[in-house]
Formats: sequence, C-alpha cells, structure tokens
Amino acid sequence: MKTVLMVAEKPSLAQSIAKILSRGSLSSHKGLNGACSVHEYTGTFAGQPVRFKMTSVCGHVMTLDFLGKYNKWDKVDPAELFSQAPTEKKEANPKLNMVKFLQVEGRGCDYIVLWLDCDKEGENICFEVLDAVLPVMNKAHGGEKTVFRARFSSITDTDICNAMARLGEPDHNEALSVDARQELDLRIGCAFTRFQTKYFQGKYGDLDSSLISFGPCQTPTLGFCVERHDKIQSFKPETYWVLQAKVNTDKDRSLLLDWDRVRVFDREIAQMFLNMTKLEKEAQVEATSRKEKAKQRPLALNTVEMLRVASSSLGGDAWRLYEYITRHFIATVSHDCKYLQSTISFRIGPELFTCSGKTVLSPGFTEIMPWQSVPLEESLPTCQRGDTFPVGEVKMLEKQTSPPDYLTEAELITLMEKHGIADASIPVHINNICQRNYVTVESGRRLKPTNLGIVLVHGYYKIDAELVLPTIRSAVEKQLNLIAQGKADYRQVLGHTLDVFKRKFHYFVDSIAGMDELMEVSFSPLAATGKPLSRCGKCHRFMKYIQAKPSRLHCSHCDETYTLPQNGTIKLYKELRCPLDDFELVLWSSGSRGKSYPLCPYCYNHPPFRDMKKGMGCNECTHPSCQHSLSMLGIGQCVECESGVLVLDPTSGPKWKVACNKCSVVAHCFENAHRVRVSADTCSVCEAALLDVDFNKAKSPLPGDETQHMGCVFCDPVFQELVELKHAASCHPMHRGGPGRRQGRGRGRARRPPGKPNPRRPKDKMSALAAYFV
DNA sequence: GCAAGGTC
Repeated sequence: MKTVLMVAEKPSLAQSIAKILSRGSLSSHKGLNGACSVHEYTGTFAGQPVRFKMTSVCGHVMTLDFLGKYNKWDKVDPAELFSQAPTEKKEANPKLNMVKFLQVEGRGCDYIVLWLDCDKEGENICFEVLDAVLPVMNKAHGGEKTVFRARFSSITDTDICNAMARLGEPDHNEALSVDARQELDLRIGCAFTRFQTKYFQGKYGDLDSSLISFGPCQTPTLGFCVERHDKIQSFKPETYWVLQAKVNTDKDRSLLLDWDRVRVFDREIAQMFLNMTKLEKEAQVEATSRKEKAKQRPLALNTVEMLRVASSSLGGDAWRLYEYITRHFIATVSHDCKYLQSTISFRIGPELFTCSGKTVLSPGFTEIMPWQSVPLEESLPTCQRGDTFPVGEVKMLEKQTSPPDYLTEAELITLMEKHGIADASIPVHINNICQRNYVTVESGRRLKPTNLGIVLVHGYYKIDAELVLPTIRSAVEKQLNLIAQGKADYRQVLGHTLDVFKRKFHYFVDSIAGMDELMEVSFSPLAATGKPLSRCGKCHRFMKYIQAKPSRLHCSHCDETYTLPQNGTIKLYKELRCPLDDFELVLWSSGSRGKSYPLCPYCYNHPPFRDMKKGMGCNECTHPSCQHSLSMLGIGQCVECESGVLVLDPTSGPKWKVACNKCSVVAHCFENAHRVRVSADTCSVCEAALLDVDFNKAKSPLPGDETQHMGCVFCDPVFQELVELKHAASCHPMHRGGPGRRQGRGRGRARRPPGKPNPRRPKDKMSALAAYFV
C-alpha cells in the first residue's frame, strides 16, 4: 500500500485536519523531536487504497543567516552585508531537529500533500518541507504527480474535505517573494544595526548603547511613538471660552445645555454672548427630534483586533482573553443595539443651545458585551416647539486646549496594521523597542519614547526620513508582491532593492555626524561621566567606571576603554595590582548568593597568555605564580562541566565558596573559617589541591582544641563532614574504581592543562553534583 | 550581539 505524507504548519492543525479527514479513526504518536505528532489512518488517494501520515512542522523550518565568518562584528565592514557577504539557510530551531524529523517520517512515502497556512509564509514553508523530504521519498513512476498543495481557509469539515478533493500545486513565486523579503530584512537590518551600534558604542557614558538596532518594522514602530511625542512637545495650549446654560424643567430638576457654537477663542466675544443671554428669563424650544439609531454589533474578531482589545481593557490573563473571544463571537451573531436619540434645541436670547439623550429600545449584542452598552441617561422632558422653560443660569467657563497624550499600545497597533506590519509579529516589534530602551511603557499602556529613541528618530529625519517612515515597508512589500504574482523577476527585484538600500546606507554613514550632533545634546561624552574606580597601569591615574551598558572603565588620559563583565557589580579589589601590567584589579560579583572573581581590566581585554581568551578573569588566568591566578587558587576539575575548574573564591569568607570558572556551579563550604588557602600539596587519591583551613577558635568544628586542618575537599573525612560530603565519598568518581580511575585536576605534576576535557569523566555528572553540594 | 517571520 502506498503512503501519503501530509504536513501542516503547526501540531494542533495537523491533529484537527487528521481528525476531520479520518472521521475520527486515527492512531497518533509523538515524533522524534517531541514537539510534532504523527496521525495515521487509511483511506483512498488517486483511486487507490493508501496509508495517510498527517504531521506538521512548527512554523518555518529554516532561517536565513550570514556565513559564520561574516558574523564577526569587528572583522566585517557592515557595507559588505549588502552584497558580498554570502547567506545560508540554517535550521530555524536546531532543538526541534525538524529536517531529520521530516526525513524520518517522509522516507519511503509516495505522495506529499502540503497543508501549510494559505499565505505567502506558508507557501515558502511548503518548499522548505519539500527540500527536506523529496530526497528521501520514493521516486515517481512515469512522470506521475507526487507533490500536492491543499488550499483551505477554515478548519471546518466542508472546507478541509473540499481542499482535499481539489488539490493543487505549491506556488513557487509566492515562496520566492518570501525568500527575497528574508534576504532584504537580514542584509538591511544587520548592516544598519551593526554600523550605528559600533559608531555610538563607547562614545557616551550615559547611553545604553549595547545594541542600537534598526529594522524595517521596528524603526517605523518607534517612529510612530516619537511622532506623537513631537506633537506633545510642540503643542501650545490655547485658552477658550464656553457658555453653559441650565434650564429648570420641573420644581427640582434642571437640564444642562451645550452651546451650539461649542467654543470661542476670544474672551470679549464670549463675554458679549454671555451679556446677550444672561438677562433672558426664558428658554424657548426651537425644535425637537427623535431618531431611532443602531449601535452595530462587532465584526468577526481577528488577531489584530484581539491584540488591541487585550492591550486596552484586559490583562495578560488567559482566561479573561478566552472569555473575551467567546463573548465577542456571540456578539457577532447577536442583533445590533437599538436606541432612541432625542434632541431638544433651545433658544436663549439670540443663542442656540442643545441637549440630547439616549433611551435603549433593545440592547442586542450589548447584553453579552455590557461594557459596550448605551449608558443610562435621565430621560428628556416631553415638549414641543414653542414651549418655554425658565432659565436657571447662564455662565461663561474658561478652558484650555490640552495636548494629546502619548500613544496607547492600542493606537500603535492600529497604526502598525494600517501600514501593513504583519499582524502576528506586532507584539514582537513593540517588545523590541521596549527592550532596546527606545520607549518605556507608562501607565495605561502608553508608550513614551526615551531620549535615545527620540534622538534616533530625529536623526533619521535629518539624514534620510525614509528610513523611519512606515512607507519603507509598504514600498518594499509592493515590489515583493510583483514577485509573488509572477510579474517581476526575483533576482532583479532583490538586486535593485539592495542597491537602493546600499546607497541609502552609504549616505547614512557619510551623514552620521548629523545624528551625532543630536546625541551630544542628550548624552554626555565618555570623559565627562562615570566615577573614578581603579588605576590605569600605564599612567597610574584613576580610570572612570561607566555603569551604563556596556559597562566599562575609561582612562581619559590614555583615551582607552576597557570593557568589563556585564550583569553584575564591579568594585575595587583591595587596591591589588596585576603583576603583569600594574593595573588595579577589580572584583566582579553576580550578587551575594552568586559568584565573584577578581579581574585585571587590561588582561580582560588583552589576554596575556596564548591559552587565554578575551573576557577571562583571574580565575581563568594561567599565570604560574600570581596569587590571584587559576594556578594558585584552582582546586580540581568541575563536577558538572567539561572544561571548568573549581576555584577558591578568595573574597567569599567567612562563608567560603568554591566556584567553577566556566559554568555556574558554586559550592559553599567551611563556615566560620577565618582563613582558607589552597596548598601546593595535592591529594594522593584524586590529585585535587589540598585546602589549608584555619577555623575560628570558638567555633572550630575540629576535634579537641584544633583550629587548623589541611586535606582534600573531596576525599578528606574531616572536610567531607563540613561540606556535607558524607555520602559523596561513594559517589565521587575518585572512589568508584580505585586508583586506576584517578581524575580531577589538582595542582600537582599530573595536572592537565586547563581547558582540556577529561577523557574519563563520570557518566552521570548531575547525580555526582547533587551528592556533593545540594 | 543584528532583521522579520513562522510557532513551542
């Protein structure tokens, strides 16, 4: 029996479609990646009995990236990214092993039916699936068609069955338009991002410039927020005047009337109208009207509308979102809300005033969406033209026009949708500009641009406004649509568009000083920021510590910048100096419960030995005799990672810690010891360095009056008690196979050079770790 | 370290 492989865009769709087509009789199992399932059933295809295998991918199988060597920011000129730098397709999510999964399931299949979403991205994924699967499928005989595309617009029995009955072919042009989009986004986004990041990085001390990204969706998104900011800034409030009248309709009831002129901006004119009306004792009814009106039930909910609603009345609560979606659905099939709008027009002297009220006739959909209901209002008096009511009062109010507020997320979503920014990715772009420090989310989910966001957008306006205008995306989209429709050649469109942006890029690079001028206004140059922290080894002057990311030390005398480890605190390390370059050491710490190590600012940026890399602290330094180095403080091989060494943290007392210099393993040991030293002697069993510990006299855990003890942290029975190694002895690799299975890295002659993996590691490292320290 | 687009 022949086999038909069918592939949907996501696991839930594969299941729904398989259930419909098999009429519920199917057997399912999880695929090798654990994420996708395979649903099997038998049926007929092309007039023969077949076995169906319905499965799915998880979105795109592949992603586009530059070849590895073009991802080195300091080696590649961003201008090269427009054409020279070759790209390659990589698996979008290596953990999912999607290509292998598809090949395992596709091997030996005879036909393939593509059930990917019916949009351009889906069409592109069709070809990603075919690239993976066609080579392992059975070959067609005599030119028989084996590749089919199902086109459907809803997951209903009729739609799915119709699609299956009228299979077509995947559309290569649509897929190509997505290939072009991917390449444009990658080349343009990365080139601009790398250039502006590198240009502004390290120039200003109070600018978080770890990443200044640019993208055809995120930059216009930021543009919308800054545009509103500019409107607020340039807003000049104006004073205006309003007349307000009250008429008494009953003994103890009065009606508030709105002035038909609404407002005037000239005080004297307003005063004149007031004078003409305030002496009047009666208001005469000019006209009345009653109109039946309808408030329309909502249209069917789509993703963007849901995002908008979720951002403005709902929280992040899944249940409330579910409730909203169901209520919205019921509302779409309910009746409109019907109400009566009554209006009474009054004349007081020469001036006209109006009041209106609404009375609900039938609530319709507002019953299921009560927040949409027409508010209850006091009913208007029944009257007719010519009736008069006594005037209660007429007064003049002074008011001011007020600026618009910052954009709400809901308004931003509307703007993005209007300019064709893909709906599913809208929250991603908003999140992007928040994470990049371009905007902050204020109360009411309003987006307020930061100084950085404002300077960037104003800079683009100054140099090339098209870079920030929303048309940047829609114009490119237009070109891409020509590819999709087969009206334009993929290569030509790609080449032409890249050429346009390459020119824009070069112009931007040449004009960057224009943006820099704006930066100078908002940010302080490096030399003027930061606080003095540690001394430079070259000039022996204090360097300044700049805390803003990327945190770094700056020597204004030598005009040198030294990067530091991120995401932790930095302080001076007892004014100790590096024996190699005389720089004062600093101490990095990830917090009191984490780990810490000293580092030399110079060595951290300029590794002193061949076996060291940039970004290494003293705990990875192979200096043979410096008291802070790995050689002097290393104890033995890490129990968890391949290449790490457990190093004594010399600053951790009195609650001493030993931490791995590569991974996050931290071991707590020897409370109440006032000194812990790493001895030159090594353990005769495991070759780890021995620790020499002096305990506090009053709190010494040692037998008798002893305060000092030297031993192996892994093997010594006294120390095992103190680091709770009680049963570790039997789990520790040293104790499993006798002397023949010795390992660990002590400081003795048998030590392996750092970084070299141990060839005989215990298999279950996690259980060993748990036995020691947890 | 970068884009945007799928989806987990």
